[in-house]
Amino acid sequence: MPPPRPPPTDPLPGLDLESDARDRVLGPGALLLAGRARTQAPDLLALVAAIADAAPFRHMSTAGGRTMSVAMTNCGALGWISDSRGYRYTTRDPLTGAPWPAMPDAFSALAAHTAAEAGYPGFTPDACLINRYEPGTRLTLHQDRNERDFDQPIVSVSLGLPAVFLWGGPARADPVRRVPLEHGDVVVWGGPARLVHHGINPLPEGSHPLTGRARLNLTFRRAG
DNA sequence: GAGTCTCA
DNA sequence: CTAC
Repeated sequence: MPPPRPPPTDPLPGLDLESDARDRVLGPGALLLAGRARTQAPDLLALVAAIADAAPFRHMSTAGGRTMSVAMTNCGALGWISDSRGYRYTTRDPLTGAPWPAMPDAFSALAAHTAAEAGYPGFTPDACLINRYEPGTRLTLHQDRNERDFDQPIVSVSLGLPAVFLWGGPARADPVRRVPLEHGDVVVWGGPARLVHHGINPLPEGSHPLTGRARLNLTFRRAG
């Protein structure tokens, strides 16, 4: 039996340690940075609430006339939307006609910092898609390919209820790994992993002290 | 499978 | 062919 190790202490209150036992390489160009957004989570969630006041969560429809189970909104100069005409980025919220709410400094700073930690310095996102999952909500395997420059990475922040992240490959039929994601986890992928297929399994029932019966995901991209 | 878009 |  190995001797028990004392629990780690946080020498920098207000900052998340830049290493965690659950850190993991998902593949070339793709990293799970476990817990990196945990201490900022309450602030991030308050900002999400303010954004949703101006640009409400809504269930977008797909080109095939279906309704997505994920509720979405955006902040930043560009917002990702889906409607009967397909997927694209817009400068305005089609629901209100107003520009998407500005991206809070805390959002862009977190995205830039975690991207740099993952090996993508100088990331300046202009789009933040905010996805709200409730029990039963899922996102089928897909690629993020509506952006102009695939040299820029993607940063994904998980808040609230845990979920199983599906991590596939460049081809739709490639084998899929199941990666548990928890509150505060950040996944960064780019370079050779930029067009990897990914998704989220149906969210199990549950409750989280900060979000209730919900998981919120922030996806940062350079779209334009 | 239906409905939509691809491809400037 | 598919962020249904």
